[in-house]
Amino acid sequence: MIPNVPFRPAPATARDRILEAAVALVRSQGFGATSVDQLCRAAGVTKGAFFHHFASKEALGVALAGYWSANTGAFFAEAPYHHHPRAIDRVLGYIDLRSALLAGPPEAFSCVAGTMLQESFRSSAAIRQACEASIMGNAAALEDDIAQALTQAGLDTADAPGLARYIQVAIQGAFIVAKTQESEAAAPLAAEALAHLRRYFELLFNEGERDAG
Amino acid sequence: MIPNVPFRPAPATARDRILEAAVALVRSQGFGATSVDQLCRAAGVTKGAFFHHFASKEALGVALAGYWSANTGAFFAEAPYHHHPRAIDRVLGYIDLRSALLAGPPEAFSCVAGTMLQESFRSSAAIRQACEASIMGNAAALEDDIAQALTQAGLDTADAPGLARYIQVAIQGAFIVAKTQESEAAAPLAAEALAHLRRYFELLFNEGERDAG
DNA sequence: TGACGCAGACCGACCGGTCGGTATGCTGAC
DNA sequence: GTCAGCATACCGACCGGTCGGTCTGCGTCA
Repeated sequence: MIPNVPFRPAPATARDRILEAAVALVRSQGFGATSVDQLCRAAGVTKGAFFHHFASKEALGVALAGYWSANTGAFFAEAPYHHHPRAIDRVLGYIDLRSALLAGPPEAFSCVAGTMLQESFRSSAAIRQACEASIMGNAAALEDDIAQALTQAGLDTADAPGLARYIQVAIQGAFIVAKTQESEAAAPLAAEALAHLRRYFELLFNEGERDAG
Repeated sequence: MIPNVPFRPAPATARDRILEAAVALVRSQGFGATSVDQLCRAAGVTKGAFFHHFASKEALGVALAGYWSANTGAFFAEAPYHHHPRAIDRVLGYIDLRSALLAGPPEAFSCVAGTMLQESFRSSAAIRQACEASIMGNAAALEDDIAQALTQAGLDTADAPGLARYIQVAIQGAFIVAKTQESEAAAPLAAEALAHLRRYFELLFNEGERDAG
């Protein structure tokens, strides 16, 4: 989900270095399997520093979801697909951007929030809510464009939130299925899924235009 | 994924009791967060018994994926949707059955293989492969019906494996997004996603019939 | 200008407890 | 007798978290 942005600045503070290390480690091992000591080693920080910034490992998890949300949110907010004049093109542009980000092994493109959710949804309400905010925030950012596209296609706009959520469903599912593969084969498998997702939107909106004349 | 089958026999041997306990615990906590001691307690078995049947925790993970695969595979193989005369109805019947199984909290309907995959795909090749076999086995079971439906609709059959995988993608994604919610709201959110998946297949195959005359 | 006081950032040894895993012994069926 | 199927006691490593203390930078006031 976090792209290979060339100029993402090197994290300066210890807190940011910990969070950045957590992104990488949680993506490849999961939250539970990542120990605080491991996190400190990867961030080049002592255990004292860790617990100075985070009250507990769970608190780090909550902060990590927020950090992730803020980073990805900013990235997608600035992306050029917003400049398409037609709403449906903005929606398809989002899907295409997500496809373009699929490269390398799963830990390079998978979602931190989805990963944490999988193992923490029952054991930690705080982490679950933070991950919900991240995923549903991504969905919410698409709602306006989808609603406009539905209107322009003459379709019922009521389902815009559901369609936005379905995009996130397909993305999260693509990550999981990609993880069944060795590194090289993973990204294409995820891309295949997003191609079907794109086709769904094409069919849905062509259908609408046809019905509406 | 494992349904609430009324007459699933109570597991008799210690090995089966461990596997059955593992299904429940891994679903609600993940594989890494589930300890061997916890597993033994839940199964009413001692640690000696556990390591008598499984060489390591990782070996249990591999066996669990196989157990899961065999159970769910048998369930879907016997399901009545296979009796639909039209291939596309069998495909839609599968999706409807998956929707019907969505009830209760996420740990009651989510997928053991998908959950294990999320945290173990990098740390254990054996577990990854076992989970791949489970998920791709589910997909493979749909390929013939999808290929037949594509032929009957006059569409290119080349994409049948990809469509079968996409069904699994949507299901796995639905489980993750469902986990963002408190218990009661989880299942409807997953069902919403499968409704969109169904609509995709409807659109795809109506479109094909229209093009083919 | 400088020295004092303080606060936040950070250090790393250490704690109790839990982890996956092992060694060994018992028990009943064949 | 032997061997699968367990039980129990135990191991060392590692876990999340604590704690007393150090270092650095900054506002303040003489």
